[in-house]
Amino acid sequence: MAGWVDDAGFLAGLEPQWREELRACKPVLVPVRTTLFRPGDHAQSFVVLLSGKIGVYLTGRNGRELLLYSVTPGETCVQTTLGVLGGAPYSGEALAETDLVAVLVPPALFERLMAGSAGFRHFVFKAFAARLGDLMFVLEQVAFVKVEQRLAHALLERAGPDGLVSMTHHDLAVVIGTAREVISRRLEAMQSKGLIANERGAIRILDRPALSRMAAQD
Amino acid sequence: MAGWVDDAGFLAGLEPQWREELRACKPVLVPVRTTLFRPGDHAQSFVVLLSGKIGVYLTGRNGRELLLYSVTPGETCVQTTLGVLGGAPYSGEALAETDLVAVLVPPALFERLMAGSAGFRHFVFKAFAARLGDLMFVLEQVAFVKVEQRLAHALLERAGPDGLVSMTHHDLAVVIGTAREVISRRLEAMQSKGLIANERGAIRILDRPALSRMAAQD
DNA sequence: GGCTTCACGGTGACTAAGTCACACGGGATC
DNA sequence: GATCCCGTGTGACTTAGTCACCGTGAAGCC
Repeated sequence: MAGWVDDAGFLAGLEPQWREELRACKPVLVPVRTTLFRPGDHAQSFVVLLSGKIGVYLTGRNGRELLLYSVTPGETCVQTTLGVLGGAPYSGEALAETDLVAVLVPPALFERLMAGSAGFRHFVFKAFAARLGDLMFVLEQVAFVKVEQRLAHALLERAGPDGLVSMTHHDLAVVIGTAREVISRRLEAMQSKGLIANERGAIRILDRPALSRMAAQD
Repeated sequence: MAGWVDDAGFLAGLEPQWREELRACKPVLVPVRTTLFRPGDHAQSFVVLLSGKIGVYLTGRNGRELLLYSVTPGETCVQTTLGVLGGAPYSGEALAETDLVAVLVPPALFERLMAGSAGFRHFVFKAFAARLGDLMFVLEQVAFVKVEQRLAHALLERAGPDGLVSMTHHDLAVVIGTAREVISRRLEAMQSKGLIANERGAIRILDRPALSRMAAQD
């Protein structure tokens, strides 16, 4: 009598007896654009995302925002985990980018899983490792890499097969951690070089190879 | 028959039987200025620092460096831990700022501790939480805060009771994540305002309150 | 249809930060 | 005393971020 389906396969590494117990946890539905956590919030449960996408952002006092990482199905939101365990407050802001389905693991079960399941421990640690890696990457980009390169990278990463990137300049500015005007000017420069075409609310990539070169520049 | 003394008190939260087992691990001595890990290195042991100080840095391709965090006695180097567990490679660079004494916990014992000791698990998670917090802080500073404020903050943080900060401009640049010239110019500006006095290899703080105001600026 | 409203984006002018090249001087070393 | 190197100062230039303001297209409202 499974409570939910593990499409993302995060139960795979778990011992059978624990698998059953986890399946008994009720999944939760969250509508798009819900703010899941704000800075200073204190999480009560360990969360595993089953479907949808969560964006975690950092906001500066000047109002500028920066995307720290995204949580995708089969992953957990580390900061929540830290809240459950260490009592550290939440410093980022989590936003439901789509409708979500998630499993909430209550602290008591979480403790028992950590104590009893090597598979679960590895899952949790891999999640930590991945997030720490994400943060290091963002930090390196923000601290050392030029806007033009980051922008080229971001565009390529988010382009559909037709080369369309459905994001506003403001969206891109948040992903990269800069100001909207800077993005506008960079995109205009790229357009005048024939690399992309600007449309309202979207950018179309015309010359992938050239953009890749720009992104990889040493 | 204790193998070493737990000055930093990190054994405090551990169950007695595990305490003994940990004490049996041989401490290791590392001389100052040793590079402990480079990007891509793969750690074999879980490390707990008993005395000394480790600095963990990120290096950009342009050669600029950025201090991510420091490891002090009683703490562990998270990235090492991740290496032991998740197999994630090391992306920062760790340098012994002083002579070190550290305990190396072999993977097998680490696994047994994680499985058997709630106290140990909490120690590990608190370490993770602290590091993640450190990284978030640095990220926020680098992404959103002006150099002048960061510099004022860094100076206050590192000043002795006499107001002396024994660091070169280059050192400060690494701490803040900017270029040496930028630091030189900022310090000169601060000096001309009477906030500090520049000396060779050091800065003397003359007006703490004013510097605090500068650091706190909204 | 005509009107309002608002998100999206363009622009100029200015400040802050980063880069590059090079110059100066004090200590240490030989 | 000559040399070397580290720490620092400086000018000129590029890139990025900020502020204020404008135009325009799209959605909604009357």
